[in-house]
Amino acid sequence: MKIATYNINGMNARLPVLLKWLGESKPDIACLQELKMPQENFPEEVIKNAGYNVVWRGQKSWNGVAVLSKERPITEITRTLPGDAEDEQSRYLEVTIGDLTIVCLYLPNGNPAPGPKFDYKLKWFERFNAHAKELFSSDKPVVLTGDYNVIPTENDVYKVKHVEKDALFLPETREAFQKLVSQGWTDAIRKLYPDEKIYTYWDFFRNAYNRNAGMRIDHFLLSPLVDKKLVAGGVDKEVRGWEKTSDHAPVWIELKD
DNA sequence: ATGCCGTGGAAACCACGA
Repeated sequence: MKIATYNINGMNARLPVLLKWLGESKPDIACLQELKMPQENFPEEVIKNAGYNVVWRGQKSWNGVAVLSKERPITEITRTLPGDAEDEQSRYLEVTIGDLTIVCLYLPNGNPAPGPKFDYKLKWFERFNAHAKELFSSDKPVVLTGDYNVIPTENDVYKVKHVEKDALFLPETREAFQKLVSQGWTDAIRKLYPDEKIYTYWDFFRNAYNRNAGMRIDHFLLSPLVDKKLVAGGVDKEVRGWEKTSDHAPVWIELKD
């Protein structure tokens, strides 16, 4: 079974690229972020005609997450991250597909830091870590995937100097991610490629993609029951080179049945 | 070294992304 995550940066603008990628990569499950679309505008029929069941949580202009599943039905567990009833941003979807729990997340960017946006990021992270701990304790097969907006280590960015003061790399951010992983989750891509420079995002400007000036910020964290089924994974890097593409590339893992 | 580009929404500019 192939599971993918892809920050599409706007459903309206990305629909042709999304459909082309789904047709070529054929993930069984795809988690999308940054729909940037109101709930009612989602192209449900188009996605269904492409062969996918879908659950989504939209929001006007910003954020927005979706889970797509080929054939197997999706059961929605929740569309809000527990811990703050005031938080109205669409950044979280938790579903089950078969016996597998899938969490699709779009963690706040947090820039500029310091400031209220960075505070929101760290608070969101704390809430997420608390909930992830509960999920981990369930001893079920769980996948936490999406755009974490976290550069975990110096090996996950093309040049440390350029992100030293960035909310994606500040010590508080990396510590929060490390705390999360320390609950027992496996960083799937890093496990498969222990030392390689693996990127999932490249800026639109400064010719970043062609210079391979990227960073690894989209992640798969696996509970032990999923980790033991992990057989492959990677980044569909060529998608980042397509016309009218997102600034992220899709990331995927393959689990044995 | 820098939102230099891309997107959406409102309104022909601004917010936001990482």
